[in-house]
Amino acid sequence: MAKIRTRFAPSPTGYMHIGNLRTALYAYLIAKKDDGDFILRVEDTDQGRLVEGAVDIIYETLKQCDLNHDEGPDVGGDYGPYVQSERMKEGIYSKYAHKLVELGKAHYCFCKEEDLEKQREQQGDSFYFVDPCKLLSKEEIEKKLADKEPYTIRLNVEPEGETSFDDEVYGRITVENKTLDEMVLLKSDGFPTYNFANVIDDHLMEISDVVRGNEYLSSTPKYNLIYQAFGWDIPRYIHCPPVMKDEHQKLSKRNGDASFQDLVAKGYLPEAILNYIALLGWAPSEDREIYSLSELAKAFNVKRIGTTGAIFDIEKLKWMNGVYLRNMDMDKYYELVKPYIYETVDKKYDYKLIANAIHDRVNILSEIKDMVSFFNQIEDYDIDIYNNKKAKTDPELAKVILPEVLNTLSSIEDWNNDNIFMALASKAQELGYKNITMMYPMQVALSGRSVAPGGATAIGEILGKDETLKRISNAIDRLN
RNA sequence: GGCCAGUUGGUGAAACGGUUAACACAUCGCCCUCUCAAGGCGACAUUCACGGGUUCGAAUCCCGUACUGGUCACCA
Repeated sequence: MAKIRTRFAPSPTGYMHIGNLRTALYAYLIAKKDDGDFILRVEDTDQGRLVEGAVDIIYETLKQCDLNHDEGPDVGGDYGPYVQSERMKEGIYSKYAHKLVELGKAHYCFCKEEDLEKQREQQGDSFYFVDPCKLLSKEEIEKKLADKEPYTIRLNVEPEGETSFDDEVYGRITVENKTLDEMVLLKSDGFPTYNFANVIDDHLMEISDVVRGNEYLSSTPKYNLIYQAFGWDIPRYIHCPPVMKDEHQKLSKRNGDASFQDLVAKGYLPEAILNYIALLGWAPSEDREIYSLSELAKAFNVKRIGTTGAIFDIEKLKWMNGVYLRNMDMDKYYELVKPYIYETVDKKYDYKLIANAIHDRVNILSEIKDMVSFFNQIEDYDIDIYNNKKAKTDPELAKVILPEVLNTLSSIEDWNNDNIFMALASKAQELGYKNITMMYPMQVALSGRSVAPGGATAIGEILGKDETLKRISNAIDRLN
């Protein structure tokens, strides 16, 4: 079997959408599963829609995701992406388009855009373009060319018969040729259309598996007509179902939906995002959901790509991101979390202890800020929060408990979590309280919150003896 | 409107003619517990868009209907 070669062929018209990224991921996985090549090709044949910096975003995103391409023009020792506007300078597309005219498989079209629009308006829904230029005589064509009349090159389509192909995901698709229009191959500005450049480059780059969104499903027969006109082999097609925002709409930047960059900025890990979106439209054969990129490549199977749009569920991504955070090597976790902690917390506090306290609680990095802000400073709170059903505490009882806590703690020499806990636990026993009855008021006194990470004693350890005693005395003052 | 495709719980989904219709997220309980989490356990689709058919047997095969999406550009 020939080497598997896939490509990701985005057009640089904005940000990297989750749907795009998933297509890139699938293309990458399909190649890597069989030790194939993954190629990045930027399709910028529409000069009007170019967006500054878009290529960089695509490039950086793939890099962050570790979706590295295997070849491309040399860029300072690194592989850059193939760029169609660069390739166009070599005249590749124009050459092939004209060759098709020579072969009698395409023709010059001198129609003006306004004419087409007028025709379209008049015919409305039933518009079907029949190109008058197809009837032009050789002499007329020669003359128009000599007069430098602007032209496009259109594919010839015979309206008889039907064209079909087998998609790896959707199965056999058949359409009648009369529903296919004679699409433009080369635009009047000399640029190829996306469709045409796509076919030419896929062939030239020996792409074996074309992976793309299912919006191309209905135009694929037209692509095949081009392959056939040249007598080229048709690649395998893998059309992917869309990633949806809700039942009706796809995810898109236009709607202000989160892009990959947005998610990263919110504290989602690239690995988790990749893992999650892999599961949107594809299901592993084993009962498992957490996969590293290389594990995905091993487990991936085109046959298990689904055909229906999958709704992007941020809640599940959140959960999965939390799993990644919890399973991560602790040193890596500490480094990752450190800046988020020190964003609000004074450096005199040990970030590792804080990181431990929030370890099982963080799902996305951006949650950390609020979670730990009380270490630095207690926000204003209502003494009502001393009311706790489980601890059976209320402000009145706290007034009694807190001085006991203060007393117990002040005699601790070696200040650490274990010692604090043991001292308090034995005091609780002595006084006939459950542990929680001592701990909960302490937690409120130290954090000003009914819910705080780590537990009262861990918070105490982090704050240090002085600050702990100070906060408890303050709390007592507040209650009186 | 023509053409192409899709339709399993709130969400992602499994199942490839015979299962109590997996599993995961979310939700709700319970347990654990120094709060919250995390973790453990359990509940959660009499039903697979609907209507016919084929079959001893259908979520799975066939036909029709409905709904949803895609596509019909010198956009990609």
